[in-house]
Amino acid sequence: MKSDEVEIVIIEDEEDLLELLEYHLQKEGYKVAGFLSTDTVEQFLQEETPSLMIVDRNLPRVEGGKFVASLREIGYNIPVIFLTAKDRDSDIEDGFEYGCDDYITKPFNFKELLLRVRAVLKRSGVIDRQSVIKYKDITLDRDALSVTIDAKEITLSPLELELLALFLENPSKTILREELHDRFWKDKCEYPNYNAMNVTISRLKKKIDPDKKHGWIKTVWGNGYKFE
Amino acid sequence: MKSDEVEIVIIEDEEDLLELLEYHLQKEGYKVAGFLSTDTVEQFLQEETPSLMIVDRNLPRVEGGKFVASLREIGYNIPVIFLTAKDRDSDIEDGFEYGCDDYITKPFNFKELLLRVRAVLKRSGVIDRQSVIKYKDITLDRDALSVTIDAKEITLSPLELELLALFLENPSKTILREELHDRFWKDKCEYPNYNAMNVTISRLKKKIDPDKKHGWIKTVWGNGYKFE
DNA sequence: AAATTTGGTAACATTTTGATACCGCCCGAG
DNA sequence: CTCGGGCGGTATCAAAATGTTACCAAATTT
Repeated sequence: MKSDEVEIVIIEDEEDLLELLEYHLQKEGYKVAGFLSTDTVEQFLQEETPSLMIVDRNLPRVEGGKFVASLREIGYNIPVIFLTAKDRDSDIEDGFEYGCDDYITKPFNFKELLLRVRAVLKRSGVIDRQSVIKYKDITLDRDALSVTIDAKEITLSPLELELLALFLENPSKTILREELHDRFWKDKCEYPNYNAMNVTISRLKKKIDPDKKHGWIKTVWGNGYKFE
Repeated sequence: MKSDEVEIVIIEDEEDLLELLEYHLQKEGYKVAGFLSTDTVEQFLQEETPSLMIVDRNLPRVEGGKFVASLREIGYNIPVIFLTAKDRDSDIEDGFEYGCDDYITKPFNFKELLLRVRAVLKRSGVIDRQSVIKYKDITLDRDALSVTIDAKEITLSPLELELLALFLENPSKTILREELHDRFWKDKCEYPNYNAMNVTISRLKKKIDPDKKHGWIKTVWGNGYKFE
């Protein structure tokens, strides 16, 4: 399942935060339904079957945890991530009691939230990020860390694998060297140094196409690389 | 929306960097309003409604993140890209908290910044620039960085590609030699020298129309070139 | 400790770009 | 009309920029 088919419900009474959450999750490619209160959520759930709910524990009238508990009672076992206020750590214990799958304390950053969203989705069997990518004769399996080309299995290192995955996900789009560097090397180096990238790309090219007969990874001179 | 109607606000206290940012964004055709501090920005926002703000996180008095947060509070949901210092990685997380749309760590290169600017504008629904430009049998794809003529893909150098893009965006408009020079060669040479241009145009002509049967690029004698 | 992965160095290859030089065409002066 | 000077076109070469890869070392994993 692609992530743009994954629907997430958010229930959060602070309008700004709700919007922010919607925005960031949408940016990641999720379909999002936001609610300011629990009022119309049940109705919504009769029509749609989202993959995850993000619920503020501390909602104005109906308390978030109780709302989820009531859903569980009528048979809804949708995964839930609770948002809780920092100071009330009793929330956390309660939260798990009510059957949440994860919780995150405010204030939180979105990177962390996204990580948890991904983790919960994975746990609940919704494959959020395609773990198997196919393109022509290439099959890449992120979980098994294996790549099959022309029915032959080849071994890639983790870095090479992620690199290839990026290419497979963006066929015939030129990926700029800057972009690649940002994605894989930026946190490691003070100043951009494209050497590591050159070397890694070179190795990847050699591994997936040793005889250069396919020419999968094309160099876009002065710009980057393109897979096709 | 064409990019010359897209306005971008920059808040950056280092004057040199501000100028550089202004320069590069203007060169790309954006309308730019630069500020050295947040002081008069709010006032400005009452008169204009820019499409994007680029804000240094680390401003002297009012901290960039807080400034954006305060804007958000009074209902401004303008997209923001933060500039952050490399070593303060906590910035990044906080940045997302304040509701930024993207961040870029210094030092960055302008290609990268432009990429992000374009991405954010696209995400926020401001269509900045068509990614595929077509004119008769010529198709230029800015994502793939490829040019197809009569269903055949041809390879252009970066300079040639930009040049062709300019022509395709302004069909039947005469582009003065001075204008061309300004756009592509100004930063490289002390004094105008149209030789490089002649050579490059010549090469481009040859690449896109080796048999001279189309005559796409016409010379407007004594003035410049026209594409049709 | 051994094996694997990743990065640095440097030599090499390729591609782009600009300078020079020369050719040829437009256009106006005569 | 035509001739010549200026402007633009382009082949060729040289320089600069960019990309590749072998080899070794450091870092990481097992």
